[in-house]
Amino acid sequence: MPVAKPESSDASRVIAHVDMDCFYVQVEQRKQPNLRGLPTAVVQYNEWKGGGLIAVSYEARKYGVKRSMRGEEAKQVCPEIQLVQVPVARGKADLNTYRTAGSEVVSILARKGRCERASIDEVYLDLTDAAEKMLAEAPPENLEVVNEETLKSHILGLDNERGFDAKENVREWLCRKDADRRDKLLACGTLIVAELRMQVLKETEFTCSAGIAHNKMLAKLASGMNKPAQQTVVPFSSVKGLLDSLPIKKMKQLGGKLGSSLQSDLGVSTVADLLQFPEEKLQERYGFNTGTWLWNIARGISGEEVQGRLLPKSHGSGKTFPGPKALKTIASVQHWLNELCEELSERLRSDLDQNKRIARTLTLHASAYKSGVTDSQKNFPSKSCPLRYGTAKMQEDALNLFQAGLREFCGLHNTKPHGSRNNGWRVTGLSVSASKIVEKPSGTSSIMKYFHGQNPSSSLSKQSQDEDIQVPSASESCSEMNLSEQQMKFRGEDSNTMCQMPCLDQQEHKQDLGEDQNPSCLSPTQGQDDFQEASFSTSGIDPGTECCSGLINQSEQQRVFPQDQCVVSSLNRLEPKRKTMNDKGTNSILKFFKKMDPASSCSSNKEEHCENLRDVEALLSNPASVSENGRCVEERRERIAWSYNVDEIDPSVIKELPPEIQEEVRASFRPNKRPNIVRRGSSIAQYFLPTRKI
DNA sequence: ACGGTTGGTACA
DNA sequence: TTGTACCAA
Repeated sequence: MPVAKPESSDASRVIAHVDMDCFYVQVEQRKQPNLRGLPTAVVQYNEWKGGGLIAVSYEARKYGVKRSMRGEEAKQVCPEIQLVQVPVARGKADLNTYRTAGSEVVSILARKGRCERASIDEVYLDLTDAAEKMLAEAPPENLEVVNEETLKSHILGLDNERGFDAKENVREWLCRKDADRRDKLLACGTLIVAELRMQVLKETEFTCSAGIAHNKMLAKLASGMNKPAQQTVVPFSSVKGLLDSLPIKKMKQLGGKLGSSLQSDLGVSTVADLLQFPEEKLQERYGFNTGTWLWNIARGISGEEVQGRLLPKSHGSGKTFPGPKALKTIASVQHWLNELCEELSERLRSDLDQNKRIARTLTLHASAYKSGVTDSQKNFPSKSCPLRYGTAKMQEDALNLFQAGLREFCGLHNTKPHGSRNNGWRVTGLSVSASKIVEKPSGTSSIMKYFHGQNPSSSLSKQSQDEDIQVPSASESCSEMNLSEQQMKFRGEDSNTMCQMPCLDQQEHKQDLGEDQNPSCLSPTQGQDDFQEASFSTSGIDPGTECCSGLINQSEQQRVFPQDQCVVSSLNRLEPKRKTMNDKGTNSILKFFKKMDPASSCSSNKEEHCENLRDVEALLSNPASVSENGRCVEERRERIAWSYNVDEIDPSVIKELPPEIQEEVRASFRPNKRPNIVRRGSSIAQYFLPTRKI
């Protein structure tokens, strides 16, 4: 096993997590500035009990309004609440405005270091290099003035009781000459993040909160501690104090079943409780990787890298059909699949145009139940096939995938699917997604064309042909941009040809689609009621505060962190004196915010602001340019800044990078996850167990 | 038979 | 590789 390099330990890194405050609300408030400062919520579809809340402003939260309340409920609790509806397109929630707004933010946050888009409104930043550079060239200790926003930071473990002047304490902490180098690096990170957040505010009008720490887990934890529009720092020496009293369920990835299991099976209710368990025990119970991961996070260790990915890895479009809205006919399913595919296709087209990326797999997920059969809800299998570009093709493929799934589903319940009249199945959810997104190949030639025409797309259509050909040439439509190289190379290549094989038998539906070039033109005879009922049902999304990395991938080899480096040992003298500070009214960011508010009459600023606003809205108002503009910004940033993806980068390219960046690539620091082949309790497992004793 | 939609990851 | 399960918000 590789021995860890000390430099690569967590404590030498500067990681930030940035979290937009009730993002969807902010987006809507920017669009309607009169809503600023008012209790506001974004509601998804409105027909049933006022719709479901997916984002709630902090003003509204004071009244007890919560996400996942219905609109009517919210009105009861807070009669003056302003409810803004999510835009609807094709009978479902359309989140593109939020995606675009998210891209705006990412493009700013990626300026100072490697940036990972963790969700529509959250990013991680690796500011190690920038912090080191600052420390070397312009360390905080030399600063005469520290900007207000930075002084507003919350430093965990900093004793603010003594001196009354919290800001002065922060300033002292930031500028300490005799501070630990790790703290100095964090101090630099604190300055950088404050600056970035102010830039975000200035350029987008959005506030965000941030956490600055030595790894992703701690940064994420910290970013949620002081909201909105504030930032929180976790010095190395405060880690234990932070984690000790922390309920286990607050940890990312432990909010679900694993966390519950820890609680009920091991009696672990706080992170500190987890410390008693030897790694072996945890591995025994939860598997090698998860066990190691748990052991580490209990000690504040998480070697997860910031991924350097500014774009999503998949696109999806889905909708649920709850209760009486459940779909009962193939025709209604087809209708909705057509809608979903249309949206997905549009987004894929944008991704292709703006980012030159191609998705290779189409997956259909459905949920269904069979009337009379309990617990059949979950058994509808998901199906995937090679993704063919072109709306009509995706619609055709999606329907085929659905039919294949339906056959299995019905088989599972001893029924024959048969055509459109169904025997009891009800579809309560549909979603199509596109994954395995790769950059458009640059070196390929047009050999592919050779295979063109082999496509058994007997089921016609001008459309399919158009779309086929469009794939390569569509990139022309990308506005500005300097993509020429790749673009040129790709021209003439037909990415579709690789994906042309029919995924599933289409015997039953060829006909349907044959003359139906209008996707939503469903035979009006059947299923009509279905989508009438359903056509205005809810859908939408969460403003999300974050999401992203999946379970347990963070697992990390303990050897990377020799025990004497573990926070548990270095911090065990520290009292848990975590404090929450809410001087929210005095935030410099909030002040800035206030100035912009049309309600508060600050004219010069206001005008400048409105101008800004108009620009943005001008962009947004042209649907065709919406994503394009947003994405182009992103694209530009992507070239300029730091957004390489370590995993996907060509190894030969790495050598071209500056040494300090190369070091980022440090393959040697990849957490040593091991494939989970070995069964629990296997003696072979013992062989691999770490030698650490507890 | 309402928390929805989107997106991520791990594992068999 | 595909499909399932889980997680976050």
